[in-house]
Amino acid sequence: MGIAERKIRQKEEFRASILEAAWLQVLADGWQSLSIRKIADAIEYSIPVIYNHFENKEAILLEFTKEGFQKLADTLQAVKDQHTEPAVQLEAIAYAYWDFAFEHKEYYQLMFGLGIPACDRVNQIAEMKNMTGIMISTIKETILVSANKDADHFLKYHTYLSVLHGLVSIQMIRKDGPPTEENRRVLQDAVSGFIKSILV
Amino acid sequence: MGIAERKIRQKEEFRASILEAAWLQVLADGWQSLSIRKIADAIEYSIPVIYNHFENKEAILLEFTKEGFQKLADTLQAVKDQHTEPAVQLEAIAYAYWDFAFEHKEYYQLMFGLGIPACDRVNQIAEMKNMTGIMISTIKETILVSANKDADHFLKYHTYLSVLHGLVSIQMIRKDGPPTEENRRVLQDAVSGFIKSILV
DNA sequence: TACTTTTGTTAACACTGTTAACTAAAATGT
DNA sequence: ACATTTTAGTTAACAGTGTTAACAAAAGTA
Repeated sequence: MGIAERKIRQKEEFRASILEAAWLQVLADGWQSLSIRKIADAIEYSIPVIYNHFENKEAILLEFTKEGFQKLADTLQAVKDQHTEPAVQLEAIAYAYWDFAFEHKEYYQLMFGLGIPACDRVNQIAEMKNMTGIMISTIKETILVSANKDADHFLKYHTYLSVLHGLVSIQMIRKDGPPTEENRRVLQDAVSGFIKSILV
Repeated sequence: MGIAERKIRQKEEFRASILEAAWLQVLADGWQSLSIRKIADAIEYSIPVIYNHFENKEAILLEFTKEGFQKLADTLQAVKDQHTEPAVQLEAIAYAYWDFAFEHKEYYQLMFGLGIPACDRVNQIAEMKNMTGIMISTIKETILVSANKDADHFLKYHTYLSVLHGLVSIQMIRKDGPPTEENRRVLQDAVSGFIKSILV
């Protein structure tokens, strides 16, 4: 009964070729512009065959999301294993996480559902400067009353905004409803830690 | 020559009605499913009239993005004005930012290009647990060698991941190319601050 | 009233995801 | 080896999407 095995193997190969073609598309033009038709075109088959292997387009993207998380987990584990002291591991993991995100940008954006408003678009929203202006000035003023008055206010502002945005978006990804009391404690923890790090 | 003025006024009203119809759509089904046709349908005009007032769909979304940033700026300014001490202002702004994000979820998602992988989708990615597992265990171990051993490891993990994700996504929004040395300093600043907050 | 400009419409183009209906090939049972 | 069933792959369509060219109707101007 080698026929059945060959069929399974062929099906597996077919599935892999779909994923490969899809990934080339993602690398070329980003996952936003991935289309079933382009995949079908690349593998030189008609469109509906793809639906024999994946329920829908979402399932293909989900596959990459899984792949991405697995790759990231492997990377972090490897980095962790290079150190013994927990605090050092924590630091190394953080840097590895950062590096992974930019080395595998497409994976990362897919994993966390980042639409990414084009950089020129963002920079041309004058209204954004109204917000950042308030934050930066407050950071500056805080540094002025702090212990180390020569802290880099732009660096601190960037950290501040990043922390806030990270908290919000992770929270939004995690649950659909309104944030709980526990979520707010995470916010308090992060914010108080950040402010303390300025005031020293 | 009141005619020209009336025309301008009518044009402005028309524009506003487009935005209103669009916003109702966004509120109802999220900005992902906003369509020109639905807007045209809502205002009971044909499709191309919309293109007399907005260059394309992107321009409509950009309008809301601007609105969102302005609303947020106003909110933050108002909150800031309620306090005098900079550190307190910084804290209040952070909470106001958080509240704004969830009170105006649609604005926030638009402003920062959040695609938001559906919460059930995310929770069913087993591979994600491989990653979070590594982080959580390392956090636990770090707490064990820290000064206050009764810290909430889940809270700290949540903070840790949020900080990292925030740093990455703000960086990705800001620039298209690879991160610079300065970006890495922001990362270092945030990470070292976080680890210090665990070790006390 | 005749002419010009503005306003809005219809119809189409070029895409997208998805699926029903059908054909050709391969595997199976007799 | 032949008939039958199962599988693989096709074409063609449906229901959407953003966008635009060509045209008709209304409004303003001379």
